Amino acid sequence: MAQTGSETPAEVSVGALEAQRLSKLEAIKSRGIDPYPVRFAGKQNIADIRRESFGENNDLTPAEDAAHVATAGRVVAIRDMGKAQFLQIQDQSGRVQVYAGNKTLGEDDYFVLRNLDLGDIIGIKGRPFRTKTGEASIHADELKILSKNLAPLPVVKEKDGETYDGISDIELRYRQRYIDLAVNAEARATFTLRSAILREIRDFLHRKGFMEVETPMMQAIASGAAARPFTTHHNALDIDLYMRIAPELYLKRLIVGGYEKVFEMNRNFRNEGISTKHNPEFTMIEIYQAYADYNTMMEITQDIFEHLSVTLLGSTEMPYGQHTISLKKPWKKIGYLESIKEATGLDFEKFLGEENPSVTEAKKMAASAGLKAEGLHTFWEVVDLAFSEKVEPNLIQPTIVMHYPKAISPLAKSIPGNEHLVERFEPYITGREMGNAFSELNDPLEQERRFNEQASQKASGAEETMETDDDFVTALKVGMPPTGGLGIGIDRLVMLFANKSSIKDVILFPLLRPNK
RNA sequence: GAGAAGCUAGCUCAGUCGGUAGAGCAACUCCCUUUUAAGGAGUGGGUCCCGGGUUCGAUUCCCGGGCUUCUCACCA
Repeated sequence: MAQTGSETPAEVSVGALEAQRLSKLEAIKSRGIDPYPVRFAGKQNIADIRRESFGENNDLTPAEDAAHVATAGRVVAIRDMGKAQFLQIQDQSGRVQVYAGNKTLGEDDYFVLRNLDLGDIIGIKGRPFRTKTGEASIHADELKILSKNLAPLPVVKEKDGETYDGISDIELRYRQRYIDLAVNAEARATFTLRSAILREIRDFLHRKGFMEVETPMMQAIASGAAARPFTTHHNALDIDLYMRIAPELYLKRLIVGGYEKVFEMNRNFRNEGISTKHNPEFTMIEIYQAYADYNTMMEITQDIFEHLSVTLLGSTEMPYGQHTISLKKPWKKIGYLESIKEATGLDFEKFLGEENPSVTEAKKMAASAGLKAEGLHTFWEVVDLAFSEKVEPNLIQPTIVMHYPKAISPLAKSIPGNEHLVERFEPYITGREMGNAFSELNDPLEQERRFNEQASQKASGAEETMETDDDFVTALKVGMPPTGGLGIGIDRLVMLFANKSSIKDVILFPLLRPNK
């Protein structure tokens, strides 16, 4: 590392606690012990030791001459009894108590014990045994410092499942997730679950013969969705690029190329507001299957949710906030306009035949239902307002909302014999949109017309429309088989399974404004 | 972008009707070799988010700023 010009006055800003630990660090060093050794050999998982030495149900007592074990982890509790101490150490698999004193430790190891702090990472070897009070423990005859803790961690004490102190500062949990993870078992469980969800989804699709692919995240045209993109710049080519808002148009190019079952699960980027449901970068899965349609995608959607709940939670019923969600299929299905009519009495269906349905008329209707639509520019924005205000929040149990107006679905195929509605659906759970799917439009000339319509909607004031991608139209001219496509927001899915109300609780490092 | 709330010891929080502040845990010293929210005795620890203003005096009141959270707006 290069030195930065001025000498950083590290000592000046070091707090008292850190200074104390630095002096312990010095003491360890000056005794010739490396506080950051290169390795610790033979570490066993704490959970494995517990299972092997103390039994599946913690009902075995190791023999006096039981084989010694070795493990390592962070010191999360110290109970000092004088010349011996009880420690609790934690690794990824769990916690175990360690009993260590001068009778069994060598002089150097005992010195380390005397200079131990909460948060230090140690490696131990010793004999598994049970204490008088029955606690599964390891009687250490070796204790090595593996990493000295200089920035003290919050202390979490627990009894009978109740937690004392700990850390609850939300900002600190997001900014310094490593502390959150080190200290809060709940946080570790959430992200372990997230990882398991990703694995199970991939596994599920691979078993069904899907192929995972990667398409560009930097794109010259940000299309496939209606959203504001981030811009970036490539120096050598001297061109501006967009971070993708969706992989959709590239995945369909692969169907054109002849792959029949593909999916991509990765990040999208949208330059929009941040909320409990929105993070600027978020994870989405998009799935495409040739010779299939939106009905196929409905099955896949329900199967994925059911598979995840059965595999990971052992049940199709799950708690979410005040609710109990049942993911068992078949889910309820309802038409988009029908759902609005049901909830508000407003019938927008009769406008479907009109070339240019009147915004003014729509606003009048919206106002009669108590909706504030003043700022909106197009007819369909008003309709969507009615849906998101009056219908969406009440879709707690899994619901498939289907048959959207063509005007707001530029990539979806029309229902045969219906000029105005498309074969599209969105699954809703807990009042949140979880995905979006349709029978993919594969008529290149029709696609071109739809792109043009989007452009003219933009000209007439719509905030968000889809960009035209001419090469994608060319791809469709080469010929794409009838295809079903599906997108699912992974972060929101994880929120459901982890019972979290903020998207930041399921993203390891959510975007925050930099401090200072 | 707007409104509301919050920001005090390493952590969780109290408090000061304006007189530079406290608890528990953590830390430090000492006692204790089967404890477990270990226990006992003692000690230290603060830019009260930042900057101005009013005032003899501001952590407290006023103004401005920062960051976070919630709601709204934006947004599939």
